[in-house]
Amino acid sequence: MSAEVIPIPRASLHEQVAKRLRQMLVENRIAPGAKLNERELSDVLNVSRTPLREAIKMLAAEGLVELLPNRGAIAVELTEADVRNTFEVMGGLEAQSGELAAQRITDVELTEIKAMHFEMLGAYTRRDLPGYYRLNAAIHSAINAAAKNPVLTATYGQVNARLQALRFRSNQDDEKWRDAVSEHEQMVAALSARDPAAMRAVMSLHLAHKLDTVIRQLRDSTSPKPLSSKA
Amino acid sequence: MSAEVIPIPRASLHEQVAKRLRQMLVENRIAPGAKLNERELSDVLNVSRTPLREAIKMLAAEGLVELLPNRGAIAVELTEADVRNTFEVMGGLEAQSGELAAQRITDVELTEIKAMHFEMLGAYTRRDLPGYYRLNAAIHSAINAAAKNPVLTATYGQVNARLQALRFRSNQDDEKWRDAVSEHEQMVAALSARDPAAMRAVMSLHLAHKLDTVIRQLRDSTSPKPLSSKA
DNA sequence: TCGCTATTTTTTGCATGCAAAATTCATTTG
DNA sequence: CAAATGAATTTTGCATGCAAAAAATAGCGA
Repeated sequence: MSAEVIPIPRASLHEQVAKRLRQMLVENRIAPGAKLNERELSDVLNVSRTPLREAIKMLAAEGLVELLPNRGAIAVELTEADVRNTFEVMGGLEAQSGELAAQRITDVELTEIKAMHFEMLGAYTRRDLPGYYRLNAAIHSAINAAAKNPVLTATYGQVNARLQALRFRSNQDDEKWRDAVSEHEQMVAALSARDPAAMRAVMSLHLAHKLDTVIRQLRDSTSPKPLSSKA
Repeated sequence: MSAEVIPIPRASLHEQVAKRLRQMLVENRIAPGAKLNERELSDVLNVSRTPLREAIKMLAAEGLVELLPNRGAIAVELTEADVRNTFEVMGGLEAQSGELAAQRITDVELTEIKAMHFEMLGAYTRRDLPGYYRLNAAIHSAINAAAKNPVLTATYGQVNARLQALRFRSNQDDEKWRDAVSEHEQMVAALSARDPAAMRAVMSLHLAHKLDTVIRQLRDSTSPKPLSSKA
């Protein structure tokens, strides 16, 4: 009788490292354009360079870091064009998610989305931005799940990860915010009506508006910055 | 004067290895479900295990291989559901490509696609399957390029790679083939008319039909196989 | 002082070595 | 003879070591 607790052989080092690095990149703890120094990172993460390098290669394939031959890796830095292109793809994926979700959503899933929607209205009402973002993300994720397509979910997640880094420093314009909430109302309506075309339309519009917001924030935050270029 | 030819410092080993492995997987030289033995592969590719492992991690992030904790990697094996889900996503991406291409295609690009289309008609007429596939892929690729969105192109390529392994062993049903050619005619028409909605519709339909074909082939080829299970 | 080159230092990329896990194989037992 | 147990082999995962490339620094000359 071996009473030894064999404690679930937890994920390999390179998986853990990839996870942590992903988090650091998404939370901007590693700034866009910053170099990923292998010795430094392996020091911080308490692993040797081997699993670290394997993790970096995975993040490169995911598009979160860029590999420079013989010069290591840097955190991806999105140009405005990159952001537009990425949002364009995200818009297509979200539109498809919505379209499929309207066809495949169960009553239970719909109920949960409605509940989260009301909670989000609460966060909006008291202008609780972090709470709003959290619920917003949860709702989009739930819609995606309702589409019942793991490949779509994975693709969505991978493209979305690159945008995550942008959203952290966002302060919402109040009119835009009102519009976004209104679009969410329309999503719930379209899902309830099981109307794929309406759902596609509102998701597409929603993402287009989100792009506007992000681009504006991007310009506001990077315009004051040129002083670092030559001054 | 150093006459030494410094021959373009070619891609790092792990890049080369990733490229070759990708090729081997897509061409089914590594069978779906087969184990990727590190020692064996590093022997074949003449590299040490380190860059090989890095390449494998990249392919895992791309979804071409699956990592089994402490048990290495295997070539992904797509179930019929996987194929359906992947085609569903591909359909969405192709539809979006087509929609955008109809808005953004230049006259030069359109001319080239028309030319390739005629060549493809030639291959179809003499029932030259390999030539047909090559031109078909080139046309789809050109449509994608005409959408002018590198992120879309990259995403498309990554999802498509997983399907490539399926198409090699395909023999086309003649009626399906005729329909596919007809759909290609409609694509050229929609692109010429710069009609995004029509383009989206035909691309979506085209992919749905391609799924039918692939699923049928999949069933035909895997049904006779169960004899390997118990016999 | 500024710019250029040479040298040192750092960093990346790859190979190798070693321990742990998994697999295979032989042996034993019912 | 089949199933099960245990030892030997293989294979994976990670750390370390070393050479080449890149970056940083120092030295030199204009």
